[in-house]
Amino acid sequence: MTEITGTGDPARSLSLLWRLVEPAPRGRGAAAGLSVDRVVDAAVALADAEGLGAVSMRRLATDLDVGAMTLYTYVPAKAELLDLMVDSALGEFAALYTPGTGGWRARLEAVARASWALYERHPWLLLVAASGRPPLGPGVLTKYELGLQAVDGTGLDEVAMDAVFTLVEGFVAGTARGVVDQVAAEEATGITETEWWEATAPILDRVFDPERFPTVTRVGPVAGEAQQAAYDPRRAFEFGLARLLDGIAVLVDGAA
Amino acid sequence: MTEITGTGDPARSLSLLWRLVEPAPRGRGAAAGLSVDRVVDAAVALADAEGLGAVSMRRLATDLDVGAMTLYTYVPAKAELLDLMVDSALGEFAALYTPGTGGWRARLEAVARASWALYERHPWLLLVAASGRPPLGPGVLTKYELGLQAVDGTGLDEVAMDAVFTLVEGFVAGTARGVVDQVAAEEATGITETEWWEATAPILDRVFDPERFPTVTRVGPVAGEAQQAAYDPRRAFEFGLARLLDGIAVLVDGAA
DNA sequence: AGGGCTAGTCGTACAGTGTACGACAAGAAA
DNA sequence: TTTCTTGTCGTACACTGTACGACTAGCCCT
Repeated sequence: MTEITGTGDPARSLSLLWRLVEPAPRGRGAAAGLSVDRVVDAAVALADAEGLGAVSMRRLATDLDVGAMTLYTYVPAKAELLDLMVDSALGEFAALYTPGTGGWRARLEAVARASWALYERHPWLLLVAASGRPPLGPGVLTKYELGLQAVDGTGLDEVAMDAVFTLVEGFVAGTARGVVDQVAAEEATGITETEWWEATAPILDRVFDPERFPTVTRVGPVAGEAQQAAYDPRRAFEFGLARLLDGIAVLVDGAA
Repeated sequence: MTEITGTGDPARSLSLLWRLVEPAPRGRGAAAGLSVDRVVDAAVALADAEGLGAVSMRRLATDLDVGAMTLYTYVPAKAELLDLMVDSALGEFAALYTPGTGGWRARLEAVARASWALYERHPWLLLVAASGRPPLGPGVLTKYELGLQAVDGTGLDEVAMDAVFTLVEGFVAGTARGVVDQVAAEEATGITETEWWEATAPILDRVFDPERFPTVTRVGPVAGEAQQAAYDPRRAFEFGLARLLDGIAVLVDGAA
């Protein structure tokens, strides 16, 4: 499942993200201790523990000992809640990233690995469609800032700096998504990736025509055997990151 | 929204994908003309026209003038239907791809552009989580075959050939996903990307601390201005593809 | 021709979703 | 004490995938 964010009035969303209003609540009933932060923290904890699918308004309200509709006092809709969750989780990036003392390449690699670690901690981040209109809160901007710093001083202009960071970030997200999908598939079916591949490969062998797919016939089994699956995201991450950095090096240094 | 595929018994899925059984129906009632192909074609048409969100079993059944439960005669569950849709749509790849007469780089670029075109025709493909356990039907294998042929004869071993194709494919999918998310956001909010950016940028300007985000302060506005949005997927595609091919060239040719 | 069986059709029901609406009550202000 | 504001939350609506079981149309066999 993927959920949409970026609905709703931009001004409203931004003031929520930066906690501009936080109305210092006055008259209210039982659920005295509630606040935007408490709601968001509970939502993040729930998503971490049981996946994004478990984050329904009713369930979240139950976790907070509150009626479902009470949440709407603190958050205009679920889409905005997701924005807040994303920004909150991305705020952890700074703690996972240590730039080190190397050049831009070492820094950019560290950015990619920190991102990867972030997605391992909060896999549900990859199921929220944040591409188009990211929630421009403190967490998102912190990550963006550190990513840009990694490619600063390389002689690239501003537009290229942004493009390089976006490229690396997109690569990491896409590859990490592979892990999420595999875990989801394992949980949904009760069959591990290796078991699935072992069940699939022999049937597939008999079903398809080697003359129609000669290159697949040659390459597929070797690759499948090497990763014991149709796809190994961790391998793909290491391989892709090296290629990507080589390609960026051509742009930055004029050669690899 | 993202839907899960790869549920269900692999053997059953494969025989559906390759249409191994197609039981030559005997005794039945009103909906005589139905078949797996007709169901899948209708589902693809519906997803093309109104998005993956419109593809519910009830709606699809209505389009086919049939009761909702009738679909389960032809397809074990919605997950398998999605597998069939994906494989069917990916089968169009061959028609979009012309390898040309250049070297591996030109071929690989053509693969990437054909993939991009495929995702433009069937954006819902990007909302189906196919990463982990792809539906290994004729469509998927056709695309895989052509992709591998593009990097054949480069001296790369089988595992590397697979890794290169996967890397390019993942890049295209990730970037195309940006387009899908933007279109979805526009439809959900009624606000275009440019309008959203114009509403967001000035508020953001006032809300955040330039000393805390110095690099963002310098880069963000320039990049934002250049693309009239927080993110321009088409630009990202051209930029990223060039970097990626440069990086692969380092592996293949030993230099760019 | 008649009986039995198989296999395709599909109405109903269930547990779940986000959230609009309106009733209620608790505290602050008059 | 009365009035007003503001947070709480029960109910309802339209929607999802699909399990279950009733119904029936057509084929095969006698």
